[in-house]
Amino acid sequence: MPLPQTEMPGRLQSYCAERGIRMTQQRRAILSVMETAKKHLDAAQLLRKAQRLDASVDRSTVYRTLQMLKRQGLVDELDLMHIHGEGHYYERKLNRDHIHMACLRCGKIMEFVSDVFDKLKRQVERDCNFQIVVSRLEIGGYCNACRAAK
Amino acid sequence: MPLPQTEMPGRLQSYCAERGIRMTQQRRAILSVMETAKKHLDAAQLLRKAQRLDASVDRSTVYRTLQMLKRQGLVDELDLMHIHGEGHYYERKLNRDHIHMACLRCGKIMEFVSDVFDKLKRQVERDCNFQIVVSRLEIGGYCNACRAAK
DNA sequence: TTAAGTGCAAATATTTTGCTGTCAC
DNA sequence: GTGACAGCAAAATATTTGCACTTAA
Repeated sequence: MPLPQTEMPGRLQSYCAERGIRMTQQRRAILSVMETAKKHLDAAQLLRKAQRLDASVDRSTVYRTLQMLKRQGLVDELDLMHIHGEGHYYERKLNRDHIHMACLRCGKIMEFVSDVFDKLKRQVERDCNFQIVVSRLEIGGYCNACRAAK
Repeated sequence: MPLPQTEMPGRLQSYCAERGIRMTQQRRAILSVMETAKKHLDAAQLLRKAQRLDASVDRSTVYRTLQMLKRQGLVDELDLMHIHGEGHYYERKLNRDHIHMACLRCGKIMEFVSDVFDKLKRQVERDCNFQIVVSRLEIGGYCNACRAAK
């Protein structure tokens, strides 16, 4: 039986509990949406989905919760090359960093894990005497299908 | 006598001329600021500096010119890990892509060129069948001085 | 009990757009 | 001359904040 590829739902809440972060009904709704999201969500989508679980959730609570999660290093903030406007997208941080590729034609988002990326980060830490906390590699271009269709 | 490390001022205007892009007094002011900028500028700073060269330059012209330069692949848009708010920073694209590192404590921005980065991009193109147009690697963390001071 | 969190409304910040007039080619 | 570009003002978008009330621990 294969291991699950992502962590089990509920882990974000466990992390918060471990770190002594107060848990409210609203935060539970927001974290639950983040846990189960199948794609990258922006703040407005996150708000809408969280309100389905708890209608009282307010826009500012979403932003405040996102700030908390970023500070805790539990979520990453992405631009996805601004393919759809100027907003940001959020995803829970998993064990291994990955690269995001956005197709400039069809808008598809792809992810890629690479040892070379890990190696590059180690090189930066060593050669620049820089302690990495968070990193983001985003690439815009054309996916296989769109490249052929052009 | 060492070669200059960046291209000579005026090159952005030459590129535009080569590509048949209409040159106005306002665009000349904006391009000139970008050419000679010593650090990464956001749209507001770019506007202020351009207005010193041509007081008539309007905010919307700055944004419209930036869009044109991005489309032409002549400038890159950066977040610098949102160290100072949600805006974007712009820099003219030089021959070789580089990584941006932002110190989360002192706000210093550092740049780094790496063969490993080039190799990673080639790997993405090959392994993902993805044709890269633009890429952006930004890293947040602690610079050498701030790491010691913490 | 009480510090932290929340909703609400308003403010702020950033970027875009419609329109009319101007200018580069 | 004319189509691309400009300024201006207003709208659209995205995020933050002040304040009084609520709630988790």
